[in-house]
Amino acid sequence: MNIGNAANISGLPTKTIRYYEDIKLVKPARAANGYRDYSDNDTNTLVFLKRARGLGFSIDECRSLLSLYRDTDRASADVKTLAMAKIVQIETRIEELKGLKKTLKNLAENCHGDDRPECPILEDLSKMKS
Amino acid sequence: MNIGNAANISGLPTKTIRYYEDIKLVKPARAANGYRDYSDNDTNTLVFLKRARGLGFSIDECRSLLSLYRDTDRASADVKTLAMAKIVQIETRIEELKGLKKTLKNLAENCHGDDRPECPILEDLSKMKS
DNA sequence: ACTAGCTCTTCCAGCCACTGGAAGGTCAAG
DNA sequence: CTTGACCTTCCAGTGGCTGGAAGAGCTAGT
Repeated sequence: MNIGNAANISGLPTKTIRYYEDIKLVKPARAANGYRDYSDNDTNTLVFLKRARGLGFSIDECRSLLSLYRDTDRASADVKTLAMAKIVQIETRIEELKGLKKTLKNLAENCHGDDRPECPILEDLSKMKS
Repeated sequence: MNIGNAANISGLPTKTIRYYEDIKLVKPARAANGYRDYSDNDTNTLVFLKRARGLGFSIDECRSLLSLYRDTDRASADVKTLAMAKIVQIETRIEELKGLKKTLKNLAENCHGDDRPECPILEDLSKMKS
């Protein structure tokens, strides 16, 4: 199967797929004409990567997940550990964003938002506290 | 004022401050010895940038904010517009992250997390839906 | 057989927002 | 007069792609 096909199936752009080969996440065979030839196994890997990246796992985390995926002797606990850590990361990020939103909202609410130049948002941004 | 001093005041690393000069966000004078010389105005700009970046504004957005900041004829509405847009962005991102967290949590909850290899997280990751 | 237009190949460069490090100049204290 | 902190420039790397150029191969229609 050619790269375009693998791209359709996985939903990843060809550029990304070649990049994943570059960084050794997928190792497709080559046809006689030099074209990459993706096996079902390869496309499974690509689908896996697409999903895992979409869930916010970094490339390095994907590498770990992939090796766990391929290792039939792995413990499911190992995978769970990774997933739970990622959940914590996501929660942290959500809290951070909530804080930012709150701050921005406060600022925006105190800004009359008209033609006058006075603007508490800008005033606040140029102050050092926090 | 030397760059180290400006770094202390603004809380930005010297590397970042030099980078900000590179991309023309700050334009400090130079002393006779070639050292950068930051005026109060410059350090204000740095503090401003530190805050705005911390609030999630991109460099380009910071550029807009800075020009609004410097333009005493600006309308506060312009700044408010930027702030509100950023709030929407943040909200969108929070919702995305919540979705991810939910998915991951579902997966993790169905994973027994022991020594056995069966793992619904990996099984799901290799499936194409969604 | 020829041609148009698509897909494939490699390679190099750029994105964002820094960050690290090398190699060297300058300055203040002891 | 040396040590060591600070400053300078420049080049390279981070993550995770993405774009584009130049060229080869493949497919469909005439």
